[in-house]
Parts: sequence; C-alpha cells; structure tokens
Amino acid sequence: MNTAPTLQSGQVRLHPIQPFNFEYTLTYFTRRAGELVDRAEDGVYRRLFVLGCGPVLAEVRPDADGSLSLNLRPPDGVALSTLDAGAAAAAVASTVTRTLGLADDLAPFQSTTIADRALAGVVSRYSGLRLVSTPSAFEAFVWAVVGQQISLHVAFRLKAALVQRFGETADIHGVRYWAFPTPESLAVTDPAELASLGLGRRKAETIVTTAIAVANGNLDLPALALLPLQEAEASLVRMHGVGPWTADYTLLRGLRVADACPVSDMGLRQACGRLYGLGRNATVQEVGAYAEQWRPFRGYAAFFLWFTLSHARNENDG
DNA sequence: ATCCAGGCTCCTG
DNA sequence: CAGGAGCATGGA
Repeated sequence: MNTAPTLQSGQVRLHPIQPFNFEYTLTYFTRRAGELVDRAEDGVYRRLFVLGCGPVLAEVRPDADGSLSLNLRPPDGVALSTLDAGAAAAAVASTVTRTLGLADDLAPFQSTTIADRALAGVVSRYSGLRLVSTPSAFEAFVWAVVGQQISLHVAFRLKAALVQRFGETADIHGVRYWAFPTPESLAVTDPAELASLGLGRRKAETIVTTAIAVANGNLDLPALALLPLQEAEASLVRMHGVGPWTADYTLLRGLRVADACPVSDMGLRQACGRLYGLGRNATVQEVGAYAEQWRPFRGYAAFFLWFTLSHARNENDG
C-alpha cells in the first residue's frame, strides 16, 4: 500500500497502511468532552494548525475505499493563494500522517505480542488502532506536566483553560478553533499567571522554564528521539519537575518512541490489573515485569491498553 | 468528610 | 535506599 499522499483539486488523500480503523482514532479524541484542540465531531477529525501563511483548519474524514480525505480551510474572510494552499496541504498532510500513525506498520509489534497472549488478544481485538501523537513534543510535554497526579477530568479542564488563555484562535464557518499554545507564547508568560489557572506553582515553573528553553533553542526535544531510550529518559528527568512518568509519556506521545513506556502510570496499572485478572490495580513493579515481554514496543502496548480503558467507558456510556 | 486521581520533589530514619 | 508529606483541584 502506497502511503504517499496524493494531491487533487485542493484536497489531499491519505492512504493509511491497512488495517486502519479511523473510528478508533476518533474515539481516542472524544474520550473526554470539552476538548478544544483535537476535535472529533460528526465522524470528522479537525485541528487548527498555525503555518507560515497563518492559521488553517485541517479536516480529516474517511473515504469509502479505506483512505482518508484531508481538506484545509482558511479562517472566515481569508483566502489562501493557490501557492500557499499547496505548501500548506503538503505540510499538514505530513504532520497528520505522522500524528495519526498512518504510516505505522504494526506487523513487527504484532509479532512481539506472541510472547504475551493477553496483550495479543487486545491488539487483535483493536486491530486498526494506531498510536496517536501530538504534532510537537512540546505539546505532549506540557500535557504530561499538567496531568501529573491529578485526575484526567481535572487535567482536561486545566488544558482547556491553558489553551483558551494562550492558544491562537481562528473562526471557520462561524465556529471557533484553538491551536495548542506555542513554546514562544508560554516562554513570555509569568509562571504565576499560569499557576492561577489552577496548575500550581511547581507545574507552572516547569512549563515556563521548558518553554523558554525550547523557544530559545537550548532544548531540542525532537533530537531526543534519536538518542538511545535510556539517554533520552535521563536527559528529560534531569529537568526540574520531570520524573520518569513525564519523560516516557513525552517520548511516547510527543515523539512516537514506541518503546518508551510510563510503567508507573495509574491507567496502565489499572489496565494491567484487568488484563491479567489480578482483581486490583497492578503494582508498578508488576507493570514493569509484564512490559519486559513487550519490548521493543512497550509504549505502543501501553497505548493499546489505555485505549481499552477509554473504549470500554465509551461503550458503557452508549 | 476523607480519599484519590494517567507524579515529583524534598525530607526523614 | 525506603517511606512519607506536601502540592493542587474536583469527583466519588
């Protein structure tokens, strides 16, 4: 299957490696209401990108033949020149292909699950699910710091406040969309103002400090993906306010490092408790031991297990 | 009301 | 090195 996007009449067609289930991707984005950045409504995924030519809304919808259609929409009252539209389409197509994992070949992952029948069952049950990542590692990092320790419900609420306060907006067809705040915007923010959203002083300091380092070029997060996993983890954990959970979460969800796995994660402990019939949450040590079987896809496995939690909840919610 | 959420730092024994 | 308190907020 050819994964190169094809451009025709202002619309880009994306060709995921099969099997691919777009419904799962949408389900992941709708696991909490009130999401402002990654929008999944009416079977369409939408996200606002801020490009050199300005903000552009990306719309991704399924085609009948298993491919996806990507359409770009400028803000109301703005017209994209043909030149801009072509460049924008190419850039967004590349980003979306990456963040939705459309070019991921899961065969090697599936092969490793032979060692773990329980995990193999999950991967088979959710065939077509792909790791969803953020366009920038910085976004995953901020989301991780925001979500440290507090419940997901509270974390999503804080993220919405953060996005509304610091994210760029655009109105398209009368609907307002938000982009995730850039390192540049958070770099010039007073940590006290961030904290006042409800984050707490420590988290606000960590986010602003990191935003400054990224914005001025002292911290190259994407470069971490090129390092051996342990070195990447170590360099992140060196930062104040960043522990193993945040480091691995950032590497997995921000940089698609498939073996980066936050083994202390509460959701993962819960999912493992269910998967292996423990009758309780797995301990951190137990998750770590199970995860040994998942190498070198410990993180990808974690994503599937997280999905079992949200998908089960959505099924129950109807 | 008390405990706990997709942790981390700092302090104690 | 293990264990525990504090941080912050809101739901159960």
